[in-house]
Amino acid sequence: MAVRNSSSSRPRPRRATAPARGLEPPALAGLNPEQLAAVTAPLGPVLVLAGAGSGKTRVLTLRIAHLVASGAPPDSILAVTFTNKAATEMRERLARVLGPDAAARTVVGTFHAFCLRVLREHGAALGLPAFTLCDAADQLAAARAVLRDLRVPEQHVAPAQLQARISLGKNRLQRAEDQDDDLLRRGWLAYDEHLRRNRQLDFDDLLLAALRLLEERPAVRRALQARYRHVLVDEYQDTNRPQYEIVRRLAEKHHSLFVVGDDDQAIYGWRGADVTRILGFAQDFKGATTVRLQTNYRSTAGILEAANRLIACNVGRHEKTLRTALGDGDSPKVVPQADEETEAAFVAQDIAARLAAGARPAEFAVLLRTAVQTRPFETALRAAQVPYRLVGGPSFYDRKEVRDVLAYLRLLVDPDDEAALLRIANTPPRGLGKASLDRLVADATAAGRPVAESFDRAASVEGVTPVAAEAASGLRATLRTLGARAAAATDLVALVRETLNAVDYRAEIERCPTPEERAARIAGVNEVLNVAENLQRRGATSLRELLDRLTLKEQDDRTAEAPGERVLLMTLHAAKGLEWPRVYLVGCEETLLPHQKSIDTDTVPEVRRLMYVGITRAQRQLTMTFAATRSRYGSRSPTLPSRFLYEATGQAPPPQWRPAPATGEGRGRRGKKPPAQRSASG
DNA sequence: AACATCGCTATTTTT
DNA sequence: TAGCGATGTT
Repeated sequence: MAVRNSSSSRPRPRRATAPARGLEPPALAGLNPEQLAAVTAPLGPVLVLAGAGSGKTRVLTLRIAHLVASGAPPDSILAVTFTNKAATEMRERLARVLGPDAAARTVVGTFHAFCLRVLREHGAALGLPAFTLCDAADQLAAARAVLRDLRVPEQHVAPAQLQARISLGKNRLQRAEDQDDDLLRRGWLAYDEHLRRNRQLDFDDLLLAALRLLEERPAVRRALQARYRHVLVDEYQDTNRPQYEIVRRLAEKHHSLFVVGDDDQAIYGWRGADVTRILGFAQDFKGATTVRLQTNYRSTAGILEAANRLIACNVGRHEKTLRTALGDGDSPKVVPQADEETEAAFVAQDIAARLAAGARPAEFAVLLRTAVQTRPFETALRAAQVPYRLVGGPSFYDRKEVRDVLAYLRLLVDPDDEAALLRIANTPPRGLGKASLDRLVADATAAGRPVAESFDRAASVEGVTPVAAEAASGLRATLRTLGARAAAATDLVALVRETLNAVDYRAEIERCPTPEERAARIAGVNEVLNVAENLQRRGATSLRELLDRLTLKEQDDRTAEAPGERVLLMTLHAAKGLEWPRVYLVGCEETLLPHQKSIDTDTVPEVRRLMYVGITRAQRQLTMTFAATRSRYGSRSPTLPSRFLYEATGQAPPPQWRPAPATGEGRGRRGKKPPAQRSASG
């Protein structure tokens, strides 16, 4: 991707310190004393409080190298991250430091990938012999089915909302039975039952099942503790309860636990991450060493000053103050604008002017609070002829054809997979329409058997047309044949091709009305083949493994692909871990940043951290903007500058922050206190 | 099965 | 305002 991560490209701290015993001098040379202390901390629990831009990935990598140099076998090392991207980067860096062979023996992956690995190996001990992964779309489908079965009008509870609440509950290690909310309790129980019937685990279940294994199966626990003697965790502030418990169990035998994180960058509380884990590390793990990395190699002094000021407004944190290793640089700028259109136009023109002066597009990022803010920016950037790319949005894996192909493959591994079967039952059209399909599902539900079995006996199910019955049983026969072949397949890519031919997926593509759409679908299918080939090269040997890795999106290159020279446009959440020379932090208004929802739910400190993350993305230019009026939900209302602007600059709002809006409304507030909240939603 | 229309809602999102 | 899903129309 266009953005390089952390310390790879920035000046190294100058002073070399004495090399630690066991690790080659060149590796440790160039670490500053804080980093060196972290890397060479005594074996045992270590908490590294890594401020933004302080070189944490480097420390993590060198710690592993240090362990290996001190005699730890590489395969005794487990490093967990939150995203595939972080895992990939860690693997690459490890290969450079340890050499490819030793690096390949370490286990580096996301929490979910690690848990899946453990479950595939030891799941039988829990009576979990075979399962497929339930991805986001399946989760939603399950929630929808549950609401339908409970006969709850969807107007009252959106499937997505039920799913989110179940997920949050699981991520807080709560139990369905204990939920006070009647609908949530019943919905959650039914959801779990739905998944169980389909032998699926959702992403959250992966963590929970792995934890159960560790807690309830001592033999497995001992085996895992012996295998993974050294545990390292990245982004520790983002761990949720199940993840924390897994780590604790793994490390409780040997106490070699090295966690790196920054409580000031904890921005995922709303999905179950629990900052108290990083705050309480020293109490949780006796004899822990704590190291603070406060030297920042990313941003100039003025930017860090704003960041430090802002975050100091939060209480109950591990206090840290970032010091720049670079020069003074320019102060961050605050630019008021009349409305979201002029805000976007200002940013686009400012970027265009700097491009004209020699800057490159990839030096810039525009960071927003919400996805709906993107539109005016897209329009303005296009008008100013600035090349940009919107990061985020739907993934490659959300595309219809990709999901279709994956559904077929899942059926080869598990012919009873209901979600997959229903998805492709009439894709391409085989005369198995909605009415007949409903009958088959009803028949299965009534008889308490898998829908797949009703497909087999479709001819005797009442209300199913002969054509549909023939289609249903024919489909099953085709899948059986393919499944038998899949079990023995060595060339996975060939198997995928063969499957698509056998089910005539081409017919589905031909249904697209426009040639462009057809081409896009074909490209999507080809991309699946590419990814499959890639994964096969990287060691996927069975169709099941291929599917696992596809579902965990190990190859999602939405951000990795097509770097190019483009200004990036993304949400603040998506910007975490990235950096650019020039950053625009837009929409800095009360009720947007912080969002009204955050104000209502008393989670402003978390948004302050989000703002902090945004500020600390900037290397040498930071421009914060706000609009005096903003159109939301179809009506325009006056806004107030974000309290974070006052906090970061330490100033009362200067007069120039009070632009006279065209309407004459929305006079800025003077005074040094954060402005009173006003609802902008009308 | 494809398309129009109504009514409702409206942060952040990885695996 | 716009996008989604459910419902109604062709």
